[in-house]
Amino acid sequence: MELRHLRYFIAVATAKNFTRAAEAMHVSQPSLSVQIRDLEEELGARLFDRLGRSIALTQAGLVFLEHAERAIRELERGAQVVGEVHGAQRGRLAVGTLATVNSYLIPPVVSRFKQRFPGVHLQVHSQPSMDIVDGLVGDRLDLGLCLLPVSREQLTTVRLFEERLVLIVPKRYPLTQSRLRMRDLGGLPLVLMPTDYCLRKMVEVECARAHVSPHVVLEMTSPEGILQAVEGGAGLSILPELYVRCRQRGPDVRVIDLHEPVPQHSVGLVYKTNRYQNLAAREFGLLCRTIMDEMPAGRLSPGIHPPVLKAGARKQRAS
Amino acid sequence: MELRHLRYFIAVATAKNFTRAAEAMHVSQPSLSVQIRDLEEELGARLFDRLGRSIALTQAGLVFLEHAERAIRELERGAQVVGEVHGAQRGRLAVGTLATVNSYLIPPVVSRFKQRFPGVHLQVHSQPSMDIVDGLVGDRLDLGLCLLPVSREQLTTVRLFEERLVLIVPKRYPLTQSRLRMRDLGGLPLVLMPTDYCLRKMVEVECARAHVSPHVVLEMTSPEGILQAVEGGAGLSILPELYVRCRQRGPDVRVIDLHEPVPQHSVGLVYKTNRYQNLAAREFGLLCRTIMDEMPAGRLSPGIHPPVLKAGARKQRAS
DNA sequence: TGATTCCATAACTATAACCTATAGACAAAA
DNA sequence: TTTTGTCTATAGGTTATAGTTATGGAATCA
Repeated sequence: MELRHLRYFIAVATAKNFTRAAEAMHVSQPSLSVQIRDLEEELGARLFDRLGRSIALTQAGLVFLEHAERAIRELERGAQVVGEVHGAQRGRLAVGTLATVNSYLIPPVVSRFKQRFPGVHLQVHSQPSMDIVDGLVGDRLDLGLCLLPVSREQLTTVRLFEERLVLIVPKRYPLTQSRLRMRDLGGLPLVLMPTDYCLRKMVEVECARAHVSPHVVLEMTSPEGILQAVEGGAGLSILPELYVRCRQRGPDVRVIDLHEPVPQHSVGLVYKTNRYQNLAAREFGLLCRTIMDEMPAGRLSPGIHPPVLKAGARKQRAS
Repeated sequence: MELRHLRYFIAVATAKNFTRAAEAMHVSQPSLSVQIRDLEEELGARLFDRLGRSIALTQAGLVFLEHAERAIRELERGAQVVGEVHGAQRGRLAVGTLATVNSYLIPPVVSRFKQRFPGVHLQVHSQPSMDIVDGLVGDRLDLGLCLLPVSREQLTTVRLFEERLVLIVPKRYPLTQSRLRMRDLGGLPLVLMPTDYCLRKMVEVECARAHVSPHVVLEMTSPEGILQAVEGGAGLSILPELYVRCRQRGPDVRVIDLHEPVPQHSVGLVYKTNRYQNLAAREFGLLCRTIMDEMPAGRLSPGIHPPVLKAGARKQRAS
């Protein structure tokens, strides 16, 4: 049995006439007759009584018609729902982001996204890079926003923009200049994330390059907590400039640019290479770039680079 | 889209592997791959993520799977129900019978039938031949038991047996012999059915052949009423022998055989020529013949003929 | 790195759905 | 009754397509 049989059968049952049903189905009448006969043979029962001029459903035909129509409706509905999921009127999108990125980039992106895809169930998880990568590999996340590079093979990355790091000092800390060379960090009391965090590794790499070793006096996992600790005089810290500057209000701290070299790292979109991204996922990525483009340049220090990538970099075949 | 696509899709979703799904479907792997690709193209969305070694359903695939499985189940159920209707585990069977036939033939037939087809909704209408014929033509009845011949063109008849008529007289009526010649009916006070009834016409034809005219003193439509009227002394009557003899108990009357000639008529099965008879209908007809065969010959007078037809006479093509 | 597993693609084959033409059945009209 | 019109069924040829085998390439595993 094939859907063709059902479609023809329903057409005949509706038209109560083979010839007109054949016209409606855009096939010849003999074609349709044969298909109905085959269906009847497969079911082992006559579906129509062929009276001379008109035809009528048998009891078997009558009950089968109900089921055939339900099956067809079920598939139409299925195709519709697939279209909706693909066109992202529905579905789920789980995104993992770093806490820092989460607080300056994600809010406007989410706002715009929900406007465009109100039916999509969006989940944003703020978590360390490692967990994001694991989440992507384990199919718990559809999309990630991480520090680059990401090591895993199964994942594809798309660089979005550079994140520059700045030094955060308490308001009354005896450091008056507006910029500081990396090598001058030596000996300063720092509040950083634990060593397994990307941001911490990043800082250590930059310090090593400047031939100084960071003097860590406190470790905290959340950038929010670090900021407040700095405000409370626990020490200085190094955080992404965008994160610090884009905060509407917050701890009362001073920002000192770092240079020689300017410590910065790439932030990018990460997703599983072989996994098909539906419209919602692709749009989320695009929105991240768009929002970064629209970030008021005036609020950024001169060293900041605007987003790097312009065009899409989809590896998936267009469907 | 065809059911093939759904079946293959479900197989792949179940096996999570194209190669093994192809084996399960008894087709080559490329065949199956192409069909899945075509389905994906028609739906406009990827259904599977092809990871290196294994595969996984996409969101779209997941939601489509539900609908596809429901559709398939719906059709399996439909085929099953058709089988039941055809095999007559279910369905309706409306039979029209003459009142006389109804009282001696139908009870055992119905009893046997309900045993064999407990799920079939059986309707037995006791009505005059004319109404049975109209009911068959108008599709209100599936099967009829009538006096033959039946004139209508759209109907096919199958003769079942001969019904012999006998004279019924009150116990104390001054007629002592056990048989009476037709020509001796002249002048006897008769209780018969109205002139539009087959049995009445039958009697009149037989009387005319014997060159006597019936002296009708009372007309009643039901054979039951006629018997009681005879018992009450309203007159004599002519009724089918089987009907009179097969009554378990009833009015206290005497039966006198008629001869020269023996008045008898054929009773047969009638159905609409073009209408497909399902198993229940065919079995009902067969049961009528079987029951007649089993009728205790000892209780019948010598003139009675056993059922005429032995083999089935189906005009419909076997399905 | 090589072996293995697995899906996609290409080129060919075979099945079967399709067409046209025509026969046969029935109902209405002549 | 015969004719005509209107149906569905059947026959034979054509074409579309699901099927095949052979092969390539990507990813995993030893």
